[in-house]
Amino acid sequence: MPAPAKLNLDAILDEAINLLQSEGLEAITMRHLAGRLGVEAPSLYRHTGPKPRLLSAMTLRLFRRQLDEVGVRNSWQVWLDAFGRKLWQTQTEIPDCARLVLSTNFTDAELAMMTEWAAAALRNHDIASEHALAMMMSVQAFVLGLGGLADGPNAAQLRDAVPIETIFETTLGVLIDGWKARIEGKYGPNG
Amino acid sequence: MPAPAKLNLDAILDEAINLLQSEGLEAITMRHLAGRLGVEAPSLYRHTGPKPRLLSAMTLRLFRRQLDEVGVRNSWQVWLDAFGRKLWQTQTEIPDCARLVLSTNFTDAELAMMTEWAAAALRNHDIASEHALAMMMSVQAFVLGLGGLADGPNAAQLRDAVPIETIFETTLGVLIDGWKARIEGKYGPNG
DNA sequence: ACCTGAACACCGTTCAAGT
DNA sequence: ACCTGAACACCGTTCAAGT
Repeated sequence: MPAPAKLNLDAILDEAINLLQSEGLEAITMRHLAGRLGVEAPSLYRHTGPKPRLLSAMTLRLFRRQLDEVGVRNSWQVWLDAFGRKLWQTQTEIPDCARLVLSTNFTDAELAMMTEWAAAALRNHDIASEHALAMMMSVQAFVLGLGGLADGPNAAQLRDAVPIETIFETTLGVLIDGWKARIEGKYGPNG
Repeated sequence: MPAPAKLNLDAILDEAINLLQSEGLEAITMRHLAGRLGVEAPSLYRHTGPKPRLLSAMTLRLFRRQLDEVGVRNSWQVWLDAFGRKLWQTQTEIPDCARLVLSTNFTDAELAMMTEWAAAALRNHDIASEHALAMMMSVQAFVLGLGGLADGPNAAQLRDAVPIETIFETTLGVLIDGWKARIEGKYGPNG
């Protein structure tokens, strides 16, 4: 008679993200995570595979959640603004979020999936998908970098020295306006 | 009779940065680094302190080196462009550079030092130091994020899907032009 | 089928002991 | 003063063994 299944991948990922949010990236150990789920560390491997795959699944889930929360918008400018703000909000809520993303090794399938999600999010706007991806990536890179710098133990002192929130607001505007200007020649003033 | 001193902090930092460049962040272990220096791991602690301080010293050294290599320029626009390109170049040369920076816990003194270096680099241009710091930080955040995303095992596939170099070039231009436009009102068309 | 205890090779770090 | 061997508490991971 099989032991009753206590685990499934979804529950593990939920708890892993909870753990990240409450205790940070260093707390994401297989033993610690297993303990939270009332189980021993080796049990996780059947469901998650090795730890790098657990981390990539967490990142993928966070990315999907953020896209869903941004939803549909009236123009790519408005969408991109909302996207940037959502990424920023996530990074203020989840410590070490930037480090998680940057330490993630995606599989080819995961990377293709994320690229497709990104393209789909801007598909119905008056913009070529190559420009859409490039803009998204520049916003994502900026927010990731700024969030990473403003996070962690240095956050308090850094925020004293530099107005992080203002930098975020200004730069997000600069990026959207700048990309608009560079693309406008191709799509006309109504694009 | 004391054992002859084989070690000093400078030599350790040089070797640590070499090791990072050739084998990546995972290879920076106290035992591995010590082995490279012909010594046992515990010997390092006298010189480096705990590992997080070794990492922050490495990051500080890399940042200082980059500022030196950028040097003096004719205007803040030209300086900021060169600064962005230097950060980008460093990240193409040193794997896991973004992860190193984002996993670094600076001491208060280190953070103050970096802030002062940054302010000094743009002090003799026609721009308020608050704007200078904000611009630098937005460029640094963007390049750090993009370099981090384009680095690591996913790099090849991501570069196939997205024109990373073009995104870097375009966004750097967008950032400099955008900050110029936002500041111009205060400094006039010659600033 | 699903979970576990024990083990392996690694970490960072400490410290008494050597010279 | 400077370095080391041994040890400690942790990792990720594997696997035979239990049910």
